[in-house]
Amino acid sequence: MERDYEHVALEERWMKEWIDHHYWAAPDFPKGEKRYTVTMYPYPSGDMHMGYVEIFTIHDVIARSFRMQGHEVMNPIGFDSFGLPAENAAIQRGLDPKEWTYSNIDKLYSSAQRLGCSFDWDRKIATSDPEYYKWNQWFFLKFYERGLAYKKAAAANWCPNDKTVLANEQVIAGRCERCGAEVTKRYMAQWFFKITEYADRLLDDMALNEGWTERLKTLQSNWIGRSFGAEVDFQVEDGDPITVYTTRPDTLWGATFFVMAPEHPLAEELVKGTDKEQELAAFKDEVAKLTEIDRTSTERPKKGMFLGRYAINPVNDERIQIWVADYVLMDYGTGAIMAVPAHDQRDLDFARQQGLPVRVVVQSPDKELVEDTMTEAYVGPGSLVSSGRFDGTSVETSVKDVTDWLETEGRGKHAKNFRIRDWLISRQRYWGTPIPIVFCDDCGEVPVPLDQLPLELPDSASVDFNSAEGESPLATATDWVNAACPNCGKPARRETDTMDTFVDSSWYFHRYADPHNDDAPFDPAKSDAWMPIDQYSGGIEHAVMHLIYARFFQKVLMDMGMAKDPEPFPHLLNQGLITMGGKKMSKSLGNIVEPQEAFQRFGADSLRLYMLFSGPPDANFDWPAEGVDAIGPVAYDWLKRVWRLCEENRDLVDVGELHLGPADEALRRHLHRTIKVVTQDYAAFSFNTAIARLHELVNQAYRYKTVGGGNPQVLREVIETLLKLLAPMTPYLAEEQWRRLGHEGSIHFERWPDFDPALATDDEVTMVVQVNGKVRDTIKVPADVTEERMTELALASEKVRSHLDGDPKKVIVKPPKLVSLVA
RNA sequence: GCCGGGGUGAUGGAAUGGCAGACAUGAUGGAUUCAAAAUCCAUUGUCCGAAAGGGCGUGCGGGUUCAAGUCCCGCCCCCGGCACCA
Repeated sequence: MERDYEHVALEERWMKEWIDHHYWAAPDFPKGEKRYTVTMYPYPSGDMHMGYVEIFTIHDVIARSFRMQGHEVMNPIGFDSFGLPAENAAIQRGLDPKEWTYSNIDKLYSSAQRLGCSFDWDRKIATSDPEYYKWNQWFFLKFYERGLAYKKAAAANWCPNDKTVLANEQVIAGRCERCGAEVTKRYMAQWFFKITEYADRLLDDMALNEGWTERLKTLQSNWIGRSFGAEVDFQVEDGDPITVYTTRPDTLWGATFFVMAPEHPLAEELVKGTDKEQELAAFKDEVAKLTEIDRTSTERPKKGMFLGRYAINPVNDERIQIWVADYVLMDYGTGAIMAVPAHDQRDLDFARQQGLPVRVVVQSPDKELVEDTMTEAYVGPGSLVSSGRFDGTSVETSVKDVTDWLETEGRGKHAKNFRIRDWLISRQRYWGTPIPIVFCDDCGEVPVPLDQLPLELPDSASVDFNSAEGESPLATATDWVNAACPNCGKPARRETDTMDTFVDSSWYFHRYADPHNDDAPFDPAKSDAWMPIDQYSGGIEHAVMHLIYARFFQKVLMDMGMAKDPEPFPHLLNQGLITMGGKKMSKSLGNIVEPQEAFQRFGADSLRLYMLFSGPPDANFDWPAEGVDAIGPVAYDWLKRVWRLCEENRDLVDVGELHLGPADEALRRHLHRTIKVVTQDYAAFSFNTAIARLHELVNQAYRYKTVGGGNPQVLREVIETLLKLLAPMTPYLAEEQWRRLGHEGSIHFERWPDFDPALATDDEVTMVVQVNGKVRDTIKVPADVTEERMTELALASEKVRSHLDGDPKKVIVKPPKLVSLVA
């Protein structure tokens, strides 16, 4: 009995079956070969959008194909449910952040289910559950014990719009990563995690991540920003020594002045009691007023002032002026530099502007450098001049040699520096994990004892979300803030800042292995059974934030004996971005394609297939202007064609004896070749070409009858195999047709089809004959043709002969496909 | 400026140094239909040619090779990251 492709009814039916019977539940300890697949858990900002559809679809296809290929798969999902949007909904619309968050979570779970995602619904987590964030607090206390969590008063990035501080990673080109507001600096006491202590390991262990793209490795390397050089001590005339960091110790003899960051505490000390004291104070004010964008702009002319004091260059005892200038940053290196204008563009610009001396100490082999007129600093190779005992040595060797010499003289040492800063985790927000610290007048900073966790958030009704500038809304929950000191019992105050939500996401993939544990964040035995993540997928926007924090956590877990792998996700897939008209889809721009509409009109299978066929998973995709309609001709119409193929041929009766004619042979050969290449395509995540091959298979199956075919056994083999190859991409249609073929079990637990190597190889191939690199003829030859026979056939071709003048000068034969002749 | 990725028909996109444009959409013509939809067939890089056939063609300019979208050198443009990091 033939039936129409009623996509909505059948998809909803199978969705229910899969969920009700826990199809995708993973055991705590895998028996066979495991595959732990994780997609970066989403933030519950509303209902599902196309970005999630793409990420979930690609990820789901991978998980499903692993399952069919005989692996034991754990494919969990959860929510990164703390964060600013929930709190903003509270401020702007008076909603309870908790209610807002959890209603979004419900919507997203049902949309993900509707999309056909094969997540393990029994392992769901939400980071805003006290059962989860309890362990954020536990980790904080463990970090604190290990000296990896500390509080420090420091100039922090302040977003005036979100009214909270930001980690360096959350400042993009001087603007807030979330809202785009210009970031300013604010001097505040904040909690930090000591990620810098792990900087070397974070950089070096990247080599273990064999499944990472160059792009991602570069992004992280840039971020960590390790450089090697030397620390050199300069004596202040009538004062103490100051250390500078330089990557070019070989240019020490060209240091003609000395510069400190305006905020450098020593600057103030050096002018104390002199007539420069006022001037410096004014200068510092001026610099402080600049936003991050202005301060770091290379366009803006540099500003500086001479402090009236001198330093002694340790290599030649020269007396050089000490300046402060805004181009020297307090938080890199030592906050002070030796200025070598001849060989550093910034120093040269400043020297020319202030009329400071320039001295060439590396002479270019190509063009003589002239100190008085040069406008571009020379940073290339060359040999040292005016550098005392090092005159004539090359830059290449002298960086090391000079530093070695400084060390023996006791004036400096080898050193390295990082761009990465410690991770600022304090946020002046309500909807996050409370930091478990109490401040007591007598005992000072006291950690909340482990047995008092979780330290739960107060009810949002007791919080005033319009708290004072720079203060967490939690500070307004008086009953909550006032607590007894865990140490002495006297009245004390709780820390009111909450943690950056990147803390939550730094270890959630361990929790999945043991999501209901009340005694520990997770049982390492369970986590070890699944870790590391075999396939991690998510957006490239997390390249430096989440991915670096989680790697840091992993290393600390390892040091704590809670994890065995140095790297948590050696294989990572970054899906491309979905845009429309070149812009991110957004309601305000009106360039949105609603998944719900696609489910109704074409079905989840069509939507999935459309996304997969649009290009490689890691490529960006600009959705066509026609919106949802685009799915129709490309995906839905073809699925109807598949559906019809199944329906029209299902009831054919098996004629018994297998007798194969040429049409049958041809179709079977095509089928087995398809299995072979599609399997390869799946392994390479090349789903768009896999679909193309399945298009061809379906075309051949339709053509089959018109070329004398019709063997029911062959057709059944083709259809069943087609459904299996399609099952990870369009799980609903595959399941429906599989069952309609009379199978009791689910297609999703079927074994991936094997191909017959004899059938998957062509017995006849097309040989190409080139003359002087141009194709002049194509000839069908047996696959096992000899080189001699190929040459013979090529030279016998009239088309070939007409382009040859006599015998060819040279013959190149690549069996079985190519003969190349040179006339 | 430095680092990474990319530039192929009308469109999305295929091509271990070996027939560029697989597959699909769109378009054009045809079959079917009272008509439409759906379906099926054919054509579809470009130029010359009635055809057979031939020339040109993967951002630009060179090179290596029997053979280059692919490798090398020099550019241009687009996307992403980092950037007064000493």
